[in-house]
Amino acid sequence: MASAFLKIQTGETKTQPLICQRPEYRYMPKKRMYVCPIEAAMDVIGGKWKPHILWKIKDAPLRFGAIQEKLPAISQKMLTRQLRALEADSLVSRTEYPGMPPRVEYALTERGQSVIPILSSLKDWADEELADQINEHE
Amino acid sequence: MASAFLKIQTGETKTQPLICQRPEYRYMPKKRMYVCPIEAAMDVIGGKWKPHILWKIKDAPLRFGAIQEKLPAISQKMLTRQLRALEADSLVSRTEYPGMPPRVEYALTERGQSVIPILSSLKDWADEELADQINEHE
DNA sequence: CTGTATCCGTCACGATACTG
DNA sequence: CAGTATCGTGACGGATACAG
Repeated sequence: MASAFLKIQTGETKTQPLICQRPEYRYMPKKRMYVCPIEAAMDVIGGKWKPHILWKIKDAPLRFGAIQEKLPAISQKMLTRQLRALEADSLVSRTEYPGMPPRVEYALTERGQSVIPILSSLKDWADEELADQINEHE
Repeated sequence: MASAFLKIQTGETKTQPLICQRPEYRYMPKKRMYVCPIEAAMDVIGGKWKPHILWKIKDAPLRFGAIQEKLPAISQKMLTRQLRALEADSLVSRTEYPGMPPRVEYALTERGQSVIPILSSLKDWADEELADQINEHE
């Protein structure tokens, strides 16, 4: 009973159908119900890459490749996976432009826009309180 | 070069001496320099337990056992470790009252107080945007 | 260009037993 | 009461190869 606290839905999800059916979704965590709102928020905007991605596309929509250029350290797999997760949580929208070569643009949704102020305050807090641990120009 | 992005200091820390020498610190991550302030903030207040702990002691100092009572799902080990980490980052203070049985109280520092508004806004955002995924009375 | 598939390592976290 | 020690597991993330 104890360990059911955080990960309520680890196996197959019956009550909560997947928002997106593309294969990459197999790899997505299926935690979708929380007892704590902060935990839910952390899951949606937390992790190693999501804040970066949101931050990069906050001013203008970007194509897959463009995001990757701005985030040199991310692997294709992780970029894809994080974008899918953000899409499933309705923080970013994905627009496919048919043709050859393919073009896909990612943009913040309204909900996505609404997290930017939170990230900003997080950034401000860190700049103020953790200045000694941050080296932005490296 | 790529993977040096996040974990800059994984091995021995030379420039940043550990704040606390107690043995549990062996198990603490030694990431102490960041290129991104949000990442620094996430590291300091993120994770599975830190927001919970901060939230529980935000109104009044609590003893180790009291925190554990309020967080039934956490193991002793994790509570100890997270408290050490928060202490090292100066978000909580640890006050030992000698005697038998031992008593230790944990309280928010000033820096700790300063993260509460951020957690609040995170909570408000989730309550608003992720209401369908949250079941607070369970 | 925008992904998918597969293999693999590391680390956060959990369970349990033990201690001053 | 407030920890420590030890072992185990799975999720997260990285590297590389392949595909429409």
